[in-house]
Amino acid sequence: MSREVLMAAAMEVVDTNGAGAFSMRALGGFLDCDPTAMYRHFATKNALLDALVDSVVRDGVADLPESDDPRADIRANFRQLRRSLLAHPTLAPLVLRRPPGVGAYWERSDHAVAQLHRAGMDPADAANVYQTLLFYTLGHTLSEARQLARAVEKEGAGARGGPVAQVRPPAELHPDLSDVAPHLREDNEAQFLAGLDLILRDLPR
Amino acid sequence: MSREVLMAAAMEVVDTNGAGAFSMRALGGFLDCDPTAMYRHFATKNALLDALVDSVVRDGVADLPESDDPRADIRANFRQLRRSLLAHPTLAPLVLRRPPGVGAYWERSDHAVAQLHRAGMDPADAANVYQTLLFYTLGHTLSEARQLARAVEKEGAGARGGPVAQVRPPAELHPDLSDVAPHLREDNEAQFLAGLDLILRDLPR
DNA sequence: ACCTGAACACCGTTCAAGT
DNA sequence: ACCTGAACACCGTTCAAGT
Repeated sequence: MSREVLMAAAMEVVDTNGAGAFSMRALGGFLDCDPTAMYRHFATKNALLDALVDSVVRDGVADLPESDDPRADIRANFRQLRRSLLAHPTLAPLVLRRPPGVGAYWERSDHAVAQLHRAGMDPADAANVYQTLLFYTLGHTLSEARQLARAVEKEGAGARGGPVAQVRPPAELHPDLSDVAPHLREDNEAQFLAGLDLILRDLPR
Repeated sequence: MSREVLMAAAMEVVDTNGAGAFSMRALGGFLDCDPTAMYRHFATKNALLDALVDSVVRDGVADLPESDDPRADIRANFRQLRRSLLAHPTLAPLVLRRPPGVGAYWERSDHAVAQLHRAGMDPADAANVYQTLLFYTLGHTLSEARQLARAVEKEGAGARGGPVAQVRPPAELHPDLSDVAPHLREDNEAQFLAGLDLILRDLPR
């Protein structure tokens, strides 16, 4: 049994039953082998999960565009990170286990920073814009993933979650929030992109 | 045994041993009572953890300033959310279990949105700026908390973590990222505030 | 009315034993 | 060289039994 088929099987178990229900015993059952056989390839269950997370973070980086529009290329980068994470909603929160400076982020980070540079931004500003984009994307996407994950765990794989930032406070107590609530978009992707554009608002050129 | 002392004890166990080591049996041992006694007050271990998380999210909202500088007040709001979460680094990632529209966020959200309104921003823009600030803060703070938590689990309570976005890629492979890496601040709070200011950059007035 | 603790159905991981 | 499976030290939660 190769490391690759083991990871593929683990991802399948995670996606169908949820990361919470993933266990070495469950994986052993899925692969018809002893639960302890996996320790040949991964020192620990967490090491296996880290490898799965890294593969998701790296997913699709080879296809990132380098057009003549740096802003569009950056948008594509983070939009695709969001989509890769949402493809595995119960696994997504585990990205926090991987520091954002780890190898799995390098290509993606280099692409984003290169576009900021190309748009004429100096390194200090580029660093700030980059970190803001990254952490905003993680915060938004992980919040969305948790809601999706709840739906998956209840209704099984392929369920749809609701809007990520829906707020229904009592209007008497929280008037300002109530005014704004209707503008928190139903469409999570549109809301997400609006935040990216806000951060990229005055990108040079 | 009241619900309050139970939560206080649970928080103490979480902070000293890490949320990963928290269990009903550990809490029972700490309180010198049967591990199943807690089920009188909380239906489930997760319900107990959710209550802890809500108390952290609500922490300090009563003290949020309303000065004559809306931008400073908003900064104070999210800076304080960051600090409350970092005070319990191993618990912090569990905020993702609470949708950001839940009651624990209401006062805090209302305060932030009120300041945006006060600064002359229309509701649609305020909604976008608010959600961007919130998810950026969550992403940045949870990433930082994870590193702190790793240090706590290794060295015990009170340990210090390193910079949240430290990146050391091989310069030949990732030249742009390497240019920018030195500008990713050592000081996590300064880096965090720089991102807030970026998002709030052209707040009216 | 409240607490107890045995019991059930699980965990991750180790390691001696097999092939 | 690789897999197996018994065993260890844990889990969350339920429920009959105690007080």
